[in-house]
Amino acid sequence: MESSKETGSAAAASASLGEAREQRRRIILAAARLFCRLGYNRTTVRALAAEVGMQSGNLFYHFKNKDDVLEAVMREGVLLATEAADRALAAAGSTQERLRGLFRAHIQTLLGPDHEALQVMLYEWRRLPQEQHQRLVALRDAYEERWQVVLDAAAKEGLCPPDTRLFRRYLLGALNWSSEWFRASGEIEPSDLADRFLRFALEGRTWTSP
Amino acid sequence: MESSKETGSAAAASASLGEAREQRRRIILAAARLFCRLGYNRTTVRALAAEVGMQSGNLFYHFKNKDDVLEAVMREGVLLATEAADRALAAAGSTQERLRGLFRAHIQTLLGPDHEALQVMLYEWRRLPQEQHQRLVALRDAYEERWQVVLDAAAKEGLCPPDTRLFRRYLLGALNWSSEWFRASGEIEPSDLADRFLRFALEGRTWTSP
DNA sequence: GTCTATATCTGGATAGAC
DNA sequence: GTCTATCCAGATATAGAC
Repeated sequence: MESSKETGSAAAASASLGEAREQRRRIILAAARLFCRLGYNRTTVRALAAEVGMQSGNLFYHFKNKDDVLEAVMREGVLLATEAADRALAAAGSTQERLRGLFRAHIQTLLGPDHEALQVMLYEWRRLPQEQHQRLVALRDAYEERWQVVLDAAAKEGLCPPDTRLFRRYLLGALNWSSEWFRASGEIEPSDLADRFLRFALEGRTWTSP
Repeated sequence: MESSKETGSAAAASASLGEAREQRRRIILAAARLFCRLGYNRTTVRALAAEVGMQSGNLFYHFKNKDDVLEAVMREGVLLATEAADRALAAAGSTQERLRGLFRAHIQTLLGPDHEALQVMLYEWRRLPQEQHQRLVALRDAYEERWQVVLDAAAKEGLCPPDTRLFRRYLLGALNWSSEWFRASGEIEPSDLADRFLRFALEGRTWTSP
């Protein structure tokens, strides 16, 4: 039940202040790994509990139910992506640089270290119950809005086609799908992949304005 | 109860030759619909049986188990895509036309009428047990080979970038992802979508040869 | 080939002690 | 906050009659 934290005083346990929070976080990270490798349905709560070194029943002290864990993993995924995008944008100047930053940040979050949460976000999306779906959709839209803004600027400069909403979906589709075939430690690095995809999208062309 | 029709001959049933085959096919089609709408795990064999008007136990006369049904649906999906591609290629002349044909065929199979099987193929892919995975991978590769051939020709003509294997994945990713956001009866038709995506991919550019 | 009935198992979730 | 023990629903798959 989420709290009653820092019972500080007497009896049982309830150690240092953020103890429950830390455990909750460890569960999320372990779940990201397992959901990514096995999928949500094939990951049992017993397996998840074992991964963080506890008994299965104990998970339900930290989360209401299994779907709740999935939602937390997905939230982690989309937040990681958003933060990476914002860092990239802060470091970029021209529109072209900003676009390159978004490509690299997205691919890095999806395929680099700690890629699990975003991958879960993407390929368990359809399986999420309605209620939690709605809580996450705002976060996802906020992330995609970063893309929208940059693409609108790019279209004004003739760097990309004028129908930027569709183009955004086209690009994010190409990027997201890479998680289906990309194998880390393969012949190509995530950052290389981002640059080559950017070239596919933009290089050597001029778009007429709307 | 839907059948036991033409019990013709003697005892129990065992009607005309293709009777079982037809039922099997009806199960596959119903499964495609349900798996697409609810996902594989949330579709029970009871629901599937009800959908074709039989009792759940009876499914296992036609299929070894539930995974077996999934494999059949996926095979249907990739075969539909391959046939559509071949029809499009047969009707096309120039490389550019062939490419357009592939775009349209793919989008049509994925988003048009009877889109369910290919969608199941794509988004349940990770969940398929190893054994059946391997039986399907050859079919999928055969489909993608259609793309590879045309893209290689396109690269020779300077229509697309020289690293065609990566470009193929980029394009198919963009196309496949459309199933995540496209809503039939929305503002745009599948064939329009294909054309606009083709424009994103090729229009107004010249690629230098390798 | 389909039915009814049911075996069998798995997995999410809860209760209550500590 | 974690443990042990267990409930219970729901699902796949089987058995055997018709």
